[in-house]
Amino acid sequence: MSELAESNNHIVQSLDGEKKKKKRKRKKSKNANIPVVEDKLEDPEPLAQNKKTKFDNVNVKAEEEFVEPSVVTNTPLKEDTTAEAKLENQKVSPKPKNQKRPRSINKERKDTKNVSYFTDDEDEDVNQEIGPTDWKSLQNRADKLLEIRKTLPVYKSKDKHMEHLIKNKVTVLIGETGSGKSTQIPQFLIPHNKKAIAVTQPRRVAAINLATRVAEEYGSKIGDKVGYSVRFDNKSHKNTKLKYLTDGMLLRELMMKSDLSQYSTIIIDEAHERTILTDLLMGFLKELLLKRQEDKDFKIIIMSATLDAEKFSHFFNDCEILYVEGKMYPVERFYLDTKSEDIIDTTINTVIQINQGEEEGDVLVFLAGQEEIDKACSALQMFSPLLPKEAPIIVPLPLYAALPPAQQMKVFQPVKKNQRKIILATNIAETSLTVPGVRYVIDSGLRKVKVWRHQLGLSTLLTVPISQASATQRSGRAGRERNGKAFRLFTESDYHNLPKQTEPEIIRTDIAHSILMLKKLKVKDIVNWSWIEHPGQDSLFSALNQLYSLKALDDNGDITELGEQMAVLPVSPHLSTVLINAHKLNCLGPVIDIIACLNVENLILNPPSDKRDEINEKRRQICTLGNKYGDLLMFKELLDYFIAINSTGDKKKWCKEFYFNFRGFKNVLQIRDQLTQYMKSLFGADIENNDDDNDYFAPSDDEDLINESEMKSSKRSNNKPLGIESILKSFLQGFVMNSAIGYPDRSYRTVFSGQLISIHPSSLLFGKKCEGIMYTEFVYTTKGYARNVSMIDPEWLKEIAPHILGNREAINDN
DNA sequence: GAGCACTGC
Repeated sequence: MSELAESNNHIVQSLDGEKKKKKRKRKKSKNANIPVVEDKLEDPEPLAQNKKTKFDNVNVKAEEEFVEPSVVTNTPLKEDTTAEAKLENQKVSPKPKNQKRPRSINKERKDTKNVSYFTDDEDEDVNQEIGPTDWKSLQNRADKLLEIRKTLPVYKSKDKHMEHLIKNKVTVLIGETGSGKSTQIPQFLIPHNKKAIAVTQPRRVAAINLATRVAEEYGSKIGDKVGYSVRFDNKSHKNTKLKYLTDGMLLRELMMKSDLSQYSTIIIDEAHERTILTDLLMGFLKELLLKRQEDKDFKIIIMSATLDAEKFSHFFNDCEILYVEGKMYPVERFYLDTKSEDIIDTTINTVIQINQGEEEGDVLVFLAGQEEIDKACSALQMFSPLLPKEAPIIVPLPLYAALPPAQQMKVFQPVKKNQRKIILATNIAETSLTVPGVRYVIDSGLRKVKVWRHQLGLSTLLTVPISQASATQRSGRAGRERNGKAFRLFTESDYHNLPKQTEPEIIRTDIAHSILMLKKLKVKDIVNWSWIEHPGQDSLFSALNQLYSLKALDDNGDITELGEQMAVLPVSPHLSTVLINAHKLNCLGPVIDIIACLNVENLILNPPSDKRDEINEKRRQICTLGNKYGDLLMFKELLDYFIAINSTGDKKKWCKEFYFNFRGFKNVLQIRDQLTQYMKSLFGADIENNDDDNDYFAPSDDEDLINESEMKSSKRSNNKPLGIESILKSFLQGFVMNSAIGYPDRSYRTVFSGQLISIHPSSLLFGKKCEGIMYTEFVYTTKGYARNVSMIDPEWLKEIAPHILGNREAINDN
């Protein structure tokens, strides 16, 4: 994301915050809570001070992280190890000896974790359109902005760059953070393009913010000459000259109109992030170059922030590379002299040292996951009152995606003058969110990553070291507003042993969906396609196999009619199989509901530990079907409840009571509508609106699974009973490979590999004995856990999967 | 009797 985009991001966000504040004021601020741990403080036993921080014994090296803005180079950022600096040996005081970390910390963490969920009002759709709308004031505003634009590095080299860009069909443009490349270059290009310009972004917010900013600069109303297009939100029309869109959106346009002839220039921004969709787009663009060879106006620009330019250039037939300098303040880097034994202790010590030894400025800490963040957060809260009075008061703030938006917003709100924000974040703060005011970065050097094991057909969640590029990016977060410092919680030699670049996503994820897209786009030879990064034979064959068993591909590996339909649907191939089968089995309505829920992350939140049993029990009570048939039916029941509640206020209250995510449910409704539309377009007029009285609730032929009282309970919002068996069978069509047979000792073994698995404790079926189960997700952490589990009748497998099920013994075995 | 990083259509 470019500097401007991000600063605009702040503007929008803080405006958003202002609106919220006002709204809250109007409501007489019913929520004056700040999650603090109070009780246990008389007997503090401050932790972390027992161990010496590795910085204590100094010998810490500092280096200049960033090249001076005036230096433009095509070699990797130089590491100037000559500039050695000593980190002042800050004494932490009071410093009791031999004190162990109190055992209560873990408990405390749980208790404070969700304290302020739902306390802030979650606004209804906030209209982000800001500023004037009449032509004259638009123009005035644009004129003012022009003065600022002229100070951007990229503006100064405008003519030189434009000459290259116009002359060449493909250009790789490297721009450091703050160069303004994402906002300026597309604008410069407008007069030189007969048709529209597309600029892709990996993230929705980035696309929206960039478009909003550029529209202002251009003196256009958003959605007119400058617009954007992201899922559920399109502010563009056929005369839009410059369109920012997510890379997923452009791929979708590619699938609908395969030569993208509506655009004369296509810009791929943030290419260095190497998301799976960006990589696919680059592959297609390379093919498009051949297809549109005669089209003199057609141009491609690849924009990237780091210096992996050669790879992109080489991929596009050694095209020219342009460099734009950035606007970045220097950041001093510090390393440990010995490895950290306990990353949380080291983190806390470092925070304290910064707090007592460094000038004002907030601290951003990068940790691997929620667990570490919550631990560190409550530890900091716990002895923050014990710190010397002269030092600023620390305000620890967690930041991760699973946190409700209201709580995430807290990192953007200013604190009092004598306070210092300590933001403890996951990777979300590396690219997705920019926190203003950060001057110090503490980097654990770790991140969590989901890795797909195609040999095993399952994913694992691992904590792994970051790359050098990632470390640079994290450190850079300290130098956005003025000089900063980055404290790396690893040694300098560790740093040099890190991989240079983060592994592209396509290497480590399940690519079945991508392969289906390629097939839909008529790619014959998948193995020799124009991959910028080849995912590897094994991964390809695993994906082809999956698609074959879902009947999306035929014996020749060609896409089937079913496959064509699946490719259009905006869900995984497994789930599109389910959708299409649900249509056949006449239970599409409830299946769409369930799939919409499955596609929203963090719909069901974890209650704090002291309320866990109580909340779980309450949830069980309202999910009678879920209790019996499993988590898929639970989603249907919950959504019915949510819809049936009349007022928004009551919906929110209900969500709060059960620890559900209100915004999540709203998102579910959007996805539900979209899926209904797609199914309508695929299968014609017989698909009715998903909203109310529809026909999908007709019972299937054999409903022996369901007794009368359940029939009654499932009628809640409809006149006809749910076809539970049909629903479950539809899902089984997509997830046959994820089925397991129950054994008398309550263990489960998968039908196809015989592997021992467990039902995740978050499932309603946890601890229950079922003859057979299926699940939509499997993650290996401490052991193999199935999530989103539903019961099945093992007999169904014979009916549904004879083509995969070689022998029946596997089933009859138990 | 556990605990999942981040995106996207």
